[in-house]
Amino acid sequence: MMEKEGVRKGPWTEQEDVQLVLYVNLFGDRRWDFIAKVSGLKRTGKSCRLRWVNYLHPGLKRGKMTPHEERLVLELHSKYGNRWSRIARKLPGRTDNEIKNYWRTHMRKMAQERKKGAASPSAKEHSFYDTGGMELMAAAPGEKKITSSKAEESPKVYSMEDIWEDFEFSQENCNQLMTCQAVASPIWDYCPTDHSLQLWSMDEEESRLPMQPIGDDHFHSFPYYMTG
DNA sequence: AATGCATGCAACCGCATCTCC
DNA sequence: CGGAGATGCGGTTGCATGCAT
Repeated sequence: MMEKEGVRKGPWTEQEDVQLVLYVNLFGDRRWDFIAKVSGLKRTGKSCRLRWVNYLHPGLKRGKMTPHEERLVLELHSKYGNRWSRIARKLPGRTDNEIKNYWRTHMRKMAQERKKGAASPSAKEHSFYDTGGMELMAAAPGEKKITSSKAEESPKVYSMEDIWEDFEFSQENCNQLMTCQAVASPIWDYCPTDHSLQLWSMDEEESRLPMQPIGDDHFHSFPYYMTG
């Protein structure tokens, strides 16, 4: 394969980022091996892709998950299980990696709190991290990595309709707040190209709602979720 | 102020899936 | 149709930073 000598690993430098962004602008964000080669970066195509998707992509939001996003993640995880990319598609500007990390952290916290308050021995000792998700069994044909085949039983706490309503509500507020631009990283200062959020992929469900770009801080402006 | 521990995040790895010839 | 290479995904690891002692 292309695992050559002198392949760089580890953290990316700003110089590398600039280089990568330039070449992605030039050739698009599909041909990663090609980009890795022609850019002169001593990185694998895989590494380039990952860096782009998780850090350099212009649509990325950065910073803390908002309460709304957190709730959405929880809900979607109960639906999809550990299918992070799928969940990420519902959260514009968030990456599968980010969500995965968030989930782990979240579960760790939960576990700890459970232990603390675990005077109640009835609480079953099973992993939150691998809840499976209600939709693993109901995945559409062609869907990837369907690992479980549990029968359909859905003690659903929260309907997707509710979630979407919430989300739309947020969007409205968001729009009022300003013309939001989700700036990915300072690297974009180097690039005049007009990248925008429509790069974010949508699937059937998403196409139901008029998704707008979401700015970084907008959800923070809605304390309505903090009520808990 | 120094040290150890916890947390968050970026990046790597291996495998699955897709695409092209 | 089958194989090879490319891409995508999920799990895991390692490092940097923050916090507690």
